[in-house]
Amino acid sequence: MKHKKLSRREREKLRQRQEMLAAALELFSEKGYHNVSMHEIAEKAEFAVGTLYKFFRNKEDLYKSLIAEQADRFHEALTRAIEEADDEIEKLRNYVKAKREVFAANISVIRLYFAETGGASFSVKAGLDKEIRERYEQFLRTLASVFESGIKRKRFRKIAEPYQLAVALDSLCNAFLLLWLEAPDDRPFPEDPDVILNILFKGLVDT
Amino acid sequence: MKHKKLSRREREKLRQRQEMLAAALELFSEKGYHNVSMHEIAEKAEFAVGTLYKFFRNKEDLYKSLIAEQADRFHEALTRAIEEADDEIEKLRNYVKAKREVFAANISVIRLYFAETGGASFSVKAGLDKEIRERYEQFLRTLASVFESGIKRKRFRKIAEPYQLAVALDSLCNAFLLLWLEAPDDRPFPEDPDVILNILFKGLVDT
Amino acid sequence: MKHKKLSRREREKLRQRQEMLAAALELFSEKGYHNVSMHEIAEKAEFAVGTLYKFFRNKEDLYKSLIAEQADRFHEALTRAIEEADDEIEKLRNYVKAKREVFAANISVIRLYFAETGGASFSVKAGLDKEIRERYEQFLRTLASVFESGIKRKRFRKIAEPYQLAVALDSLCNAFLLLWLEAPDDRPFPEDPDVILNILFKGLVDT
Amino acid sequence: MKHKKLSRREREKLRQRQEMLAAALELFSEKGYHNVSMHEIAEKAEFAVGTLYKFFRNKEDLYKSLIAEQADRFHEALTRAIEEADDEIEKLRNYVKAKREVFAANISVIRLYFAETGGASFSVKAGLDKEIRERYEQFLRTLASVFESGIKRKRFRKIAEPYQLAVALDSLCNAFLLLWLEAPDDRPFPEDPDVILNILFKGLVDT
DNA sequence: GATGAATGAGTTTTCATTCAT
DNA sequence: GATGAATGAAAACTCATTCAT
Repeated sequence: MKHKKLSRREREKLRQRQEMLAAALELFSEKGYHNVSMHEIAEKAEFAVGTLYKFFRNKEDLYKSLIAEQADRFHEALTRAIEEADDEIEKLRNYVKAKREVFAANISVIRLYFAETGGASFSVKAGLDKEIRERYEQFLRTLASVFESGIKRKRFRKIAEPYQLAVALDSLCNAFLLLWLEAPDDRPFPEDPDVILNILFKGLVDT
Repeated sequence: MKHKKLSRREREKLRQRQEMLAAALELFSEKGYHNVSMHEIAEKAEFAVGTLYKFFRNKEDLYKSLIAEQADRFHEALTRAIEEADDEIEKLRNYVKAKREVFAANISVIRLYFAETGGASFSVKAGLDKEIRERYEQFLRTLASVFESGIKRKRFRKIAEPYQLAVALDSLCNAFLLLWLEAPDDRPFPEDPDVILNILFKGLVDT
Repeated sequence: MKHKKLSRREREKLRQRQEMLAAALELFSEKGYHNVSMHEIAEKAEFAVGTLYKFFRNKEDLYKSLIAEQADRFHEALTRAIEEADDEIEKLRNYVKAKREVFAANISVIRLYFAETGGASFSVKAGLDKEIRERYEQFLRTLASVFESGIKRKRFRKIAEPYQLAVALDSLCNAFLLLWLEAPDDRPFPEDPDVILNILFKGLVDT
Repeated sequence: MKHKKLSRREREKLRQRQEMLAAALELFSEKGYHNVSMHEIAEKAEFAVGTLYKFFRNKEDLYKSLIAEQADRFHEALTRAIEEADDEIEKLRNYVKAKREVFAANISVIRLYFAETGGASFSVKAGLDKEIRERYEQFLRTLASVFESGIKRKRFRKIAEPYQLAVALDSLCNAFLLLWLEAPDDRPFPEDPDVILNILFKGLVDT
């Protein structure tokens, strides 16, 4: 939050950087990291390759920056969604809704993001994603705190540790949303966020 | 199941193929498809590149064969685990146990497998994974049938469609197991499969 | 003929291109298309392979460009030779002289050119030479028109169709010149172009 | 002419050799020397590659043998055609007829042959064709002797040296026949061998 | 003697990166 | 400070040749 006083120079720089990242994003999510060349990105962004290298140390750095930026956007949106409600249940409902919207509006990035944070963490050079994973962890802890508070306030039964519940909800969302993204026609995504939440909320067996 | 009488020649062939796949697996899961060269694989497998190409039409074919073979192994093991029990709950418990074992014994493949079936479907040539996805779908339907039968027999409350429950359980397992695999020390994986199942079984809120 | 105002850049480009083609020509005519590698050409031309590919899409394109360029040069020179004289006989004499000069000054290209337009049309990818053949045809028609006009003006007896006479003269020239080029010491090429022309002009038998 | 007493063993060998050459011929003339692999030849000939190498030192040797064999066949046929007639003019007529037949029946080989003896002598390794060229020379001298005798016997006017006349006739035949072979529909080859001979026999200008 | 599996040098082509202008 | 021409390492893949069976 320190982007206060940027000289015209700096603002211009930032804008150029954004244009480069935008071009890269489009190409990467369309063709995958290894099938996109720096020249392609430069051309799409309407800069010279040399200029690209003024902004990013190398291709990997560009990719990393891109993913990090997007991840931040997503986590910010999701964190906001959680913070916007007071009630724990409403927070979770907001979160599922926000996640659905994020997925729908960013299908291609999401794929890229999953290639990175999902199992395919090796897809580019190993270790590339340390920073990303940390932010993801951080977000999971935010989500966990909702469960924690809910449990403390007796609104939730403690069927598992808060962090585990956060992992559970997040993975359920990802699974259902990816399912939907892959075949939006066959399995229309339920408008109702409760389809996902109910799996957590209601028990499969009587207790 | 027609691998009855293999000539010495054929057995030798098969062994070589396995060695090649093993070398490829190790390298792919360590560095990712695009960061491994055919020469590297050949060297690790202690064959000449030319020999590699006698067994696999090209790099993609080698990769596909590798993934398909492993995926089959996994799905077979999981299907067996489900079939071995009679009771629906026991079936699910068996499934979680088997999945934990499969993950633990095949960390590196699992990563590769996720790169394939997970979001990064574009990572190699699009469509490469059609077959794999179909087998996955098929397995999910098998898992769904357990929920269906459980619901019919009133052992489970119908908190969601059987297929959705299958997706849910599978994704919960994946999430928890990957979490564990990534940092086995910090978050030791619970011996008890019920940690995962409880999230499905017990409701978060009273109903 | 629009090569008027070439920027320094463009002139430089053209010079580089010529150097590449010159290196390629030397190697191709010495060892044949298939026995020359792009690396060899690049090295001889003192460029990096990558630079070669900036100028020519691929090896075939480089080869094609080379042949086309040379063929054009030759046909232009020969057409000019024909046009420079008024009298039909003088035109033919000029043509033979010009052809002798062209052959003498371009032995190596000539070999390459023959591999292309001669029988070995399959030597590179089939159809590669369509354009070249067409230009050759066109030139033959120009030569034929000399015979046609000569016959019309009763300077020549019509011992065959004009086009056939053109083919005949051309093949006689090629045969004699190649003979000479292959063993210039044994069979010194006659200074007098009439040695070839006489075979056409004079009859072997009285008529 | 020393193939008198061949043991069964030797005859068998010879037959195998012929089969290999036949397979190679078909492939070479269809696709060109460099686009045919030894495996392809072996497969077509229904032998193992190793066996191919028992008969020919290497690919080049196989090719050379093939061309030499075919060249011999052709030159023998043409020499026979010349010897069969008594009269010089009839000898030449016979020669043209025979050459036409040889071309028509062996289009593909002819192409291969021309790639070798024509300008493209470099097409395989340089110098490959020394032997072939000598046989060609020898044949030209045979043809020259016809002109020589014709001149001596006053049947022909001496419009050029006999050897030159041989070169001339041969090149005329080649040119017209190749023309025909390339587009047999457009330019049907004249049944009458005199179309070619007349160019030599009759003078273009009155003398 | 025949076989064909195994070899690995060699080929074309791409592309991340540098640096003179 | 931006440019994009030039670079050359590295990749996928082929195929002539050998040699153990």
